[in-house]
Amino acid sequence: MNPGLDQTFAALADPTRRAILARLTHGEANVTELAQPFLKSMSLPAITKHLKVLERAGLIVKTRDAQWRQCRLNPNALKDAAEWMDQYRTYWEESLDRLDAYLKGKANEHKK
Amino acid sequence: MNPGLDQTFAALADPTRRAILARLTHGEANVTELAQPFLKSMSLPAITKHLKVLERAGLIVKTRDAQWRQCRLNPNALKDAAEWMDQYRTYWEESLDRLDAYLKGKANEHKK
DNA sequence: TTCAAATAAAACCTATTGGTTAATTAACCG
DNA sequence: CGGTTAATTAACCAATAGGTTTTATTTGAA
Repeated sequence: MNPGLDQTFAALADPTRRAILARLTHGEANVTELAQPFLKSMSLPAITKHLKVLERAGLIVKTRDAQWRQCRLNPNALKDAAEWMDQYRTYWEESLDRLDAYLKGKANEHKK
Repeated sequence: MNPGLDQTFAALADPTRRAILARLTHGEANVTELAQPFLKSMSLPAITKHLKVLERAGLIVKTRDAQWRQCRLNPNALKDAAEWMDQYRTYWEESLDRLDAYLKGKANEHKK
């Protein structure tokens, strides 16, 4: 059906990986730079693996620059996931409408 | 940081679970009804497990009705996930702008 | 050409996931 | 009560995920 979404959502389900994505909104970075905030709590190979997950999900792209790999955000996959969720946007908005209506009902009750 | 997102995205990373959510946009359903389209390819307990994942992620709620469990969408979790992704919306829109600019550049080259 | 740095790959371990079948619980109905 | 239906729980299994440490590869620089 939509196999790409499997990998994208799975990649987003990890806080380390979401933090890496957040970091990349501030600009490109290589592996060591990306790893630096996490090295107190995990090893460099762990970060390499996380980056591979993000890459296979299409969330980042890596370009080679001598012995450094520059990583940058690839918004396509995020866009696809967001579009899938947009299917439900009306649903939760309508749900808020119902809450709104409910609260207005309460307010009217109170006036009586 | 935002532990709920872990469970939400993990729950969305499975096509069976996404299909169940899609089904629930058409209205409440009990477990047997939800399971019915999948019973060719997996067992009822498998569906029970998927529903538990969705429930713990806050994506659905189950209410008890005699021996039936009615399930319905709970848009809160989806909303949280969508709001997290909205952080990136400007990023991919700007990326499309860049593509747009690039294509306009190409067009101008062509005119010369 | 040798050294050090950046990164990846390999081998391994444990916990979790997604599935199974079989047994159990809970509720209604004759 | 006894049977049937709805759903969960239990026990199990194979595959994957997320981490480790150790080894290898690639590249720039002395």
